[in-house]
This record gives sequence, structure tokens and C-alpha cells, in this order.
Amino acid sequence: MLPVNPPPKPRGRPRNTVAREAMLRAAAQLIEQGGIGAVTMEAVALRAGVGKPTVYRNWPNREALAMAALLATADLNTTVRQTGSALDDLKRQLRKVARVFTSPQGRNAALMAASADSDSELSKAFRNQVMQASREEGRALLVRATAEGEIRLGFPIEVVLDMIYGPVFYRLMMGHAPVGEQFTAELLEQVLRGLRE
Amino acid sequence: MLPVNPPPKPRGRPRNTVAREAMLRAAAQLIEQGGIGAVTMEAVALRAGVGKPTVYRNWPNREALAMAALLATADLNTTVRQTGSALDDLKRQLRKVARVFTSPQGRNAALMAASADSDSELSKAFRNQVMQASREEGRALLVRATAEGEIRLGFPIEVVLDMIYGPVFYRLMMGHAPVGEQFTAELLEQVLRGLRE
DNA sequence: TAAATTACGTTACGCATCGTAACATAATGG
DNA sequence: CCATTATGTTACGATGCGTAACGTAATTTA
Repeated sequence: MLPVNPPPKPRGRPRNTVAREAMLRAAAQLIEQGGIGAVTMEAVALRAGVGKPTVYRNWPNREALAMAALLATADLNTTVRQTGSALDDLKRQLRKVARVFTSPQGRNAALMAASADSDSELSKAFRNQVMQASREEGRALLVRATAEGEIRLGFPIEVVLDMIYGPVFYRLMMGHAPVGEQFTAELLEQVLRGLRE
Repeated sequence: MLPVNPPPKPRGRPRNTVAREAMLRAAAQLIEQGGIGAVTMEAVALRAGVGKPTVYRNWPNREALAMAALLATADLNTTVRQTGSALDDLKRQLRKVARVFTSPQGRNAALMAASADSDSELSKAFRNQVMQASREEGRALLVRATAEGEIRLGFPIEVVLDMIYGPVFYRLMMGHAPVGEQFTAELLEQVLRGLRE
């Protein structure tokens, strides 16, 4: 057995989890109202009824706090239930991704992930949890679709995943056109045309 | 002849264009070194050898100045010469877009366009000049390709444009995979599969 | 040439936010 | 009881913002 101290049992006064949640909630509300820029450590401390140093004891800077708040939002952590064919599920999953990232939180989340220091811990966690999760789900569905004989074999799957999710983010970020039901449907249809033998 | 006063002849002391260019250059250098966040009005004033109020006389805030500096970079305003078939030109244009936006300036430019207030004048100018320009060029090439009989008719061209440029921005912004020669080639190949009837 | 007009650089100010320090106090473990 | 850690309050210096007030420079109009 490896000596992986399971609970290292901290010594002194424990962290106030209520305060921590209050801070995350305050940050999320501030984001919703005024975007990432509205998340100032002082505003969070005030709104959460907490001392400013306490905020700094939990997160080293504003960016980390905002990222943590976004990571904690429930929307970003859902997965699509598998009911129909793989391609039907894929269609529904793409709509879900589009819907989630059309929300203010989702849009801000994507922006933060893009602009954050790529090496920071939270940034990596974010990419893994929020973006890679969609990709993994999509990858599994594409594999299932090949097994079901709906699409051909031997296509570059990473590129195809970028073709599916890339345009959604592109429109979301650049705002040159809406990301509606029709768009995701046409997009997927057009992608699949290149995969049907 | 319409009475469009060509030079309305301003009254007093003219703007110092040398200072203006110095400020834009200073801003561009600051962006290159430390990103958008490094563009503070005071740093620009100092580096350009200019008074702070002069900076504010030319741009209302930091965002506008940074945007103007990025707009002035030459890379973003080039167009691809048409030498081969439409599809060859499209391939070369996609590489050019990828190359431009892989540079620090390009990446920051895309980020600013995404995060800036969508209604601001410079933001709109930016989207038109930098992003729409690529799309227009691509749209023209796709039309030419149909005329040359290389691809079929009746596809949703806006969606296809998103499928071409979206994945590039997606990788650039999220950083989950490189945007190399192989990627753009495979991407275009896969997109064209869905267009060849 | 004189007057009006506009831009310039310098200096200074009030404001917001940052990130940190000092302190007394509260909660928990040994 | 003592050591340890977290908490809230208060305060501080540092930056950057955006503006105002000045005297000066450049250019157009009369």
C-alpha cells in the first residue's frame, strides 16, 4: 500500500465553507450582471459579507476567483442522456453545448478560458472540465456512429470534432451570426455529408 | 455634384500626427510584450514621450487605443493573390489566416474582438476589417470554385465558411491542439468532402 | 499683424482597486 | 491549556484611471 495520506487532518481552525460558497455565489452574480470585469475582490468581499483578506486566503487573485466561480456553475457540468441513435444524440448534445455557451456565464467562461494564462492551474482545469468534456462526449458518439454504420471509418476525428464545435464557438465569440437551432442543424448536416462514405 | 465638403479645414493647431503614430507604435510594442493588459494609458504616454492628456485627446479609453493599435498592424490587412485554381487559392488563404492569427498580435486581436463591447465603433470596425475580410475572400473563392465545377451548388455558404474558419479560431483560442500546416490541410480536405456531390 | 482657435506638455487631483500587513478574536486539535 | 489556523476589521502603499487647470505652441481667419 502506498502511503497516500488520505485525510492529512489539518490542525487549526477549519475553513469556513459557508463563507466560501457565499464568495463563489457573489462572484457568479457579479459576472452575470457586469461580466468578468465586475468581479473585484472588494465587491465580492462586500457582497459575500466577508473580509477582503479572507477572499485572498481562498484565491490568489481575481482571475482565479472568477474562474472558480464559473467552474462551479452547474450548467457547464451536465451530460446528455443517450436515447436515440448516436447521430441523434450528437445533434442534441451540440444543441446543449450551444445553449450552455450562449448564456452569459458560458460566454464569459469561454472568453476566460481563451484569454487566461494557459499554464495556470485553474485554466487547465477549466479547459479539461468544460471544453474537453464536450469533445470527449462527442468523440464517443462519433465512435458509436461508426459502429452503427451511420458514418464511414478512417476520418480524422480530432479535425471533425473541431469542425463540429469550432463553428459554434466562432459565432459565439465573434458574434457575426446567431447560434440558433437552424445553424446547429445545418452545421451537423454539412459535417456528416463528409462522413457518409 | 453633391456638396460633400472634402476638407472642412479645421481651425486651430492641427493634431500632431508624429505623436499619434508614436502612441500607436508604443501601444503595439506593449501588446507584443505583455498582452492587452500591458496597454495602460500612462505607459503609452511615457513610452511615446507624450503627455497623458494627449493620449486621451486621441482615444477615449484604453480599449479603444489597443484596438486602434491592432487595427494598424499590417499583417491583418493583406489579401491573397490569385494564382491557381479557386480551391488552391482557398487553401493558401486559410494558411495565411492561420498564420496571421497565430502571431501574438493576431491572437490578441481575436481576443479583443471577442471580448470587446459589441456595440462600440472600433469593435465593429475591427470585426469588419479583420474577420469579415477573411470571410468575404473565402466566400468569393467558394463561388469561384462552384463556377469552375469543383464543388456542387446549393450548399449553405455561411455555414461552410464557419466550418472553415471556425475551427482555426477555436484551436487558436482554446489551445487544445496546434494550428499547423497539417491541420489546415486536413480541415479543408474534410470540408470539401461534403461539397463534392 | 492681431485675434481667435485648437493642440500640446506638465502638474496635480480624487477615485477605485489591488495586494499586503497588523491585530485581536474565534474555532479546532493535541 | 496550548499550539495552530481562520476570521473580520482596519489600515497602508502602489497603480492606474480619467479629468482639470495651467501656460505655451501652431495654425487659420480677419
